[in-house]
Amino acid sequence: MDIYFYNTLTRKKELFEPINEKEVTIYSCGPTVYKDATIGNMRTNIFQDVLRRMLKYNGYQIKHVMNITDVGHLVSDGDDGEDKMIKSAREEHKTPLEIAEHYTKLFFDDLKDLNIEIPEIICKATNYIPEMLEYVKELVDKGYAYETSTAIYFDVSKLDKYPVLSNLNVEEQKAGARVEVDTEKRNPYDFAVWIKAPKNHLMKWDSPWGPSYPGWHIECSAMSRKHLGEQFDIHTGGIDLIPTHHENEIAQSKGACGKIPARYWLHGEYLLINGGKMSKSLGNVYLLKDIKEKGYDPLVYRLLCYTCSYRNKLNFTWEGMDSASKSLERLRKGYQANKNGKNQLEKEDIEKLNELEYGFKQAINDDMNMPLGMSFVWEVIKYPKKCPEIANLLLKFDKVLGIRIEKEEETSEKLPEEISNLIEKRKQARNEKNWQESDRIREEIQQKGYIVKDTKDGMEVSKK
RNA sequence: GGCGACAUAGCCAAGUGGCUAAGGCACGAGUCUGCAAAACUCUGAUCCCCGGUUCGAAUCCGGGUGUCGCCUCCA
Repeated sequence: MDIYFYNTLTRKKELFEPINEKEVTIYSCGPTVYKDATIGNMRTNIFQDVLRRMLKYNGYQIKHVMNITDVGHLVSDGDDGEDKMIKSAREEHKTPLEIAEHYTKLFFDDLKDLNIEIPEIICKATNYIPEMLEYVKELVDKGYAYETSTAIYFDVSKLDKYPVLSNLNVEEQKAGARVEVDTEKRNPYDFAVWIKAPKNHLMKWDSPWGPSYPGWHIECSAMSRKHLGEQFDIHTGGIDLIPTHHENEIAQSKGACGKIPARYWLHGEYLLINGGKMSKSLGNVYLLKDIKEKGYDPLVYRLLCYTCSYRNKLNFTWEGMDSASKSLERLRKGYQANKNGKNQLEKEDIEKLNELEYGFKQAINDDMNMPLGMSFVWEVIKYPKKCPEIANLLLKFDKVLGIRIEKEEETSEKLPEEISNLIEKRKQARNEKNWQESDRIREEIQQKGYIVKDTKDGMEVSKK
């Protein structure tokens, strides 16, 4: 079945035609490990994971590279900008390496909680300094980069066309909106590919230009070329990377290799908090930790991300989380009902289910239309007949969804003695049809943090 | 100032020219149940406004209004 992607490069939905028929190559811009990853960052990781899973569902093998930026990402764009890693290190009284290790670990913990598959290749920027230096030398040799007293800059005027991804208006900007600090730069949009280290700079390497360190964009160009070659299939990232990071990656690649590195550029939209931007000053920066502390399964957040397309803004609210939480519960119950179901499927049932399966695949193949995909999942969940075959179909869907649909509710494992005693007492009262006493005990149990439900097979107790 | 996105039932949201405008959550009604919960069934919108194109528009074009984002680091 055909796959379509919305390509930022052409601003159109396009048929996906991989370079290699069997293996799809993907490069994703990973985290800069200088602070906690927010649920906004995680939305992008979820979108990238769905992309992987969808391609696998279609039978492709994946070679997915993700970088870990542990050097070179500056606090600001000016030549006096400080490296984010070093800033955090100073503030937390640690070495940049310790900072990187700490936040890298937390990042992978979050991926695990969200059931996000780890890309085949993870590369840390600091392990690829020689490749980056080689790349910079190529740019200088080919005349695309020049040296100033502070850095090696990429000369955007050497390209046939500079902004190719974004609609930056280079001419307008030249007119003066931006205050240029560095008078040695030839064009306002020139960016540093390599930066000369000031004295006492913590992270620096020897180079033909003395002790220095890489610019932010060069790492992705160097590492993607190393692992995936000069051109690969898909490049992903957050929407904010379009006008800076990705634009400049393309510039570098055109300079060094004469081509745009990826054929399809996919960008995830922002997560909003209560309708506005997530920002420290508003105090609405949420981490996955916050979601867990409120008692939600992290996969509730994953399911919430399926309520709208990755290309649209998603408004995060706790009300939305409650809604998704309820949905996840019902999906899992629906799976269990099928697993234990005893109905026989007739020919027409099988035809109908095949139709739903087809619809699901068509939806996810259409630029990962998860909201539409979920509507087919719900139709399967609510199918009048219940049987293990349907449960298997749901498991198949879950290969893409990644919401652990087979997970059972944590039932009465190890209830405190106090609670089990109350339950015994309640059972007795119920046998005697002493409803007043029964209700009173239910109330008492609830106050102690447990919920009791009476089913046909007896009492069901779960934590509040 | 420049660039861009979005506006569909109480909330979230799919749908980009034509069958009864998907789906989820919430609300309400009902079945079941001692009650409650769960589960199941039923119930709701003509698509921000105005004009145009068309046999036909939520969907295309023009003009409004509103919300938001980017242009500085950001997933």
